[in-house]
Amino acid sequence: MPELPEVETMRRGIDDCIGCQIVAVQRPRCRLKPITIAPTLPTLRHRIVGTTIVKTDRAGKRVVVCLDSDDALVFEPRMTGLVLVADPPNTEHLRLCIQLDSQTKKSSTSQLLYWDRRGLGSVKLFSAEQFTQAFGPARLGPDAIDVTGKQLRDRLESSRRAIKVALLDQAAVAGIGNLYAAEILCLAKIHPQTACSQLRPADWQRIADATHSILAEAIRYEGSTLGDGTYRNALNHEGRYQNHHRVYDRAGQRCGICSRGKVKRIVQCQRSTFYCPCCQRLRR
DNA sequence: CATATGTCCTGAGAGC
DNA sequence: TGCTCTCAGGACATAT
Repeated sequence: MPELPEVETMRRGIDDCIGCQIVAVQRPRCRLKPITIAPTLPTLRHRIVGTTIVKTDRAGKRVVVCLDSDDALVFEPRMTGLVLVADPPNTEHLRLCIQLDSQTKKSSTSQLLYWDRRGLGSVKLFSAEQFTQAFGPARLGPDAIDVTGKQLRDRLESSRRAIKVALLDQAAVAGIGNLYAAEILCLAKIHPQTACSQLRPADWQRIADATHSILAEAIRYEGSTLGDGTYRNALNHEGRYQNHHRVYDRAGQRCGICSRGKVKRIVQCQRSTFYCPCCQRLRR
């Protein structure tokens, strides 16, 4: 489930790799179905071994490693992927090992790993041109971390979708997933089933404000490690934001904001939505 | 065109 | 105990 805060935490955690040269790439043998690696492993190896990492970045929910060849290595964790510089949770689900030359820079880091329990994620190499194509404004909306109320309104106000569903649309706004959509709408005091077309300008502003507030707070706590314990930062440490959720995964418990309402769970687009019936009233 | 549904994948947990 | 079934939800393909 890594969303913006988890992916941003992983990105920051691999910043020590900047300045390091890639010396080898290996795919550990694995009884599981292999993850998507593109282009093929030999081609990937040929194109990145010998290059140096010059920058890390984030494209929505993807970790981007920029190389001095102008190619970008993009890690897409989807549900259970992790980008690590420390030992992984286990070796069974280790999917790709990138060996770094730690002598190129004084740093303890000597490897960059991709680990993925369910294997829905991928590691892909993009040329600068391909990268622009794949993650340009047509594919990815403004980053949620600094999206404005006006941007949200312009992109979504004519939509008939429920606001919770619309916030998951990465072309509208990038980085929000199921967990943070629930937390954002709770803080903004908007019912998740409200149609976008029914929201007023002040509502869009409140959603933008709540988005900045929730995401900044979640990054401060290094993301949310849920019950399955999968998510870890780049050093294989758990996030702590799960202890501060107001509604997510808290059905039947008291709302973290008003502490009067009991959190309800509903289903929208086959995904769980959590909200407080007291804070988040449906307007008609 | 916008919106909705199906698909991929693994492991945990429920139920019998 | 050990089997089968359901569920979790990222992004994308396909259907309505």
